[in-house]
Amino acid sequence: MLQRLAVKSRGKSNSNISLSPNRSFSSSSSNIKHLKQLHAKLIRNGGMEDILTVGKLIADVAISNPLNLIYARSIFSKLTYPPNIFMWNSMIRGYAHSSAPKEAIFLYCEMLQKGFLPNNYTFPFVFKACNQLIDLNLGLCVHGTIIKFGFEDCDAFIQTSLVNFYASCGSIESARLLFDRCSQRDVTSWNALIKGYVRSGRYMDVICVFRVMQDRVDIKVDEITMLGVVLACSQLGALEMGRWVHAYIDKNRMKMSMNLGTALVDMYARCGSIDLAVNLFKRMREKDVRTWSAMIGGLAVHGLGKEALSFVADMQKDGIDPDSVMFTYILCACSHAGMVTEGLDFLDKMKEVYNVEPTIEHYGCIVDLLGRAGRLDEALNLINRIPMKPDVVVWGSLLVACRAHKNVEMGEAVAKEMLKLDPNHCGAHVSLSNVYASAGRWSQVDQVRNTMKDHGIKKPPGSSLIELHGVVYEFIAGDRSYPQTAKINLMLDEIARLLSIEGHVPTIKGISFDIDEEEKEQALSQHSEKLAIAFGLINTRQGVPIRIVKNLRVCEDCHSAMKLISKIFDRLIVIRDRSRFHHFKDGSCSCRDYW
DNA sequence: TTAGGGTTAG
Repeated sequence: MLQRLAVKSRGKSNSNISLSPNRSFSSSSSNIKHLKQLHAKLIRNGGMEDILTVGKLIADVAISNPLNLIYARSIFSKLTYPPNIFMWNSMIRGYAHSSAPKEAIFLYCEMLQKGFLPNNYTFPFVFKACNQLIDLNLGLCVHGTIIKFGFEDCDAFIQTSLVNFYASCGSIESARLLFDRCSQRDVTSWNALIKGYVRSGRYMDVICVFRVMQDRVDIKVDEITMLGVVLACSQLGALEMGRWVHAYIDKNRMKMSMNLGTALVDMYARCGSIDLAVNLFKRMREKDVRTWSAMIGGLAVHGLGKEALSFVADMQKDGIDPDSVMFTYILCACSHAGMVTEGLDFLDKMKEVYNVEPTIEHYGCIVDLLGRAGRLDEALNLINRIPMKPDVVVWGSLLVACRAHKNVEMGEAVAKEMLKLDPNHCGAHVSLSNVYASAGRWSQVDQVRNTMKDHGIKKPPGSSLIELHGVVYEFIAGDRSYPQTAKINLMLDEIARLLSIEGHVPTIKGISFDIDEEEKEQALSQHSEKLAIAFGLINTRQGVPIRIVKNLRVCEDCHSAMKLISKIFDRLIVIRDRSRFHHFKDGSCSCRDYW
């Protein structure tokens, strides 16, 4: 009956409304108007007694728009007969997708309390809510109910929901266990597993899972699989693998959606090949603010500030205005390129022209911008003036600037501010110790080190990734379990010899510990990027660029050494560190020693 | 006798 009414009404009003579950909700305001008319007719015609029709009405109202949930709830609670499971599920589903996912859980509990039995449709909706709430204990209880009602082994949707739930909560081992136990796995189950590995930062595992998927004749990878794989490549900085994945997408004639294109642009930029990123970006026909952001953010971290701003102008010509995230990239572009005036100008225009309220992240970029330019007092003034409580990140930007511009007093004060906010902040402890070390105040260095020891605060080890023939190798500072140990050590000696001929003196002041000079030099030569560059030089042909991804900022000594290595060995060396890219060529770096 | 799981930034 409802279907008939809908068709009739569509003819009359010429609106794009149907009661099909997969309809578009773009016209939700006219949609709800139409549903209300149907409701009125049902009341007038006695149709409210028809449980199937009313069920469809509740479902359609509940999923039309979260704002209509109150209306759906009122129909649901005023029924003159007990709701059926379809109605319960529809209400749970509506709340699970809304900004009040807890309501979905309350309804689910109420349903059980009143003696209604869930069915296989109920649980995916309940897990949707659990995912939103990121509540592991709650999910565990629901999982218990699934076992109790005997649904765990019989439904692919429930199994995927479970994998996805544990993956979303960061319990990747549980997700993997459940995935392995799934009786039915389709591409969505595999994608849930991939998402879990992405969520846990286990990017190598993403690539492994993808390789297994490729060998399975019963699984056809899709766009969502590729989004996870491309993201993994970009995090690993694995350009060769990323290019192969791009070719795979083309070869298999997979649809190059805007999302996938954006992910590839981002991947090329993050893998250090800004040229390939620009090339693909220019070939993309459809672009949204995220696509532009990937491109502009990429240019920013490569230090190409002028080019980034030129793309911003092009974007605006295309009718897209910068949003809040884009402004962080714009300010970051200005910061990395030393464009202080332009950056400050954008901060002013953000609110006045574009109506985007500056957030703590934007102010953090400005502190960085001023700090890098050596305008430390202005940066400090800004922190004291911003309309929100400065966080450790904002103070951290100033601390880095204090170190770079050798302002010991301010550095000490800033590190102390950070430790007030987060007494266990490792970076603040290390920086404070470095500040004291650079001033030769060893007793205070010891004091900081003892505090760190007492509180169990450890500096995360430096780690560098390098890709060779499609395989990613990881080097960790001081870890001697890397491949080709003997060869690498020989190469490190050779590098040290050639560097010293070129007049390189190791910059040992970055090391805070009160150890003798020789040991300091030894510690520097064991930095992860040094191990990776030695590995790269041994295993690649003359002239091939070497790309390295580092988890921390590159230190001063490694930076000056890399410049000379690029000259001595005539190689382009591209290093992505925690804050930007460094392209070392012919003895200089693209960051112009400004990082 | 209706519907369900995997996709978006700093």
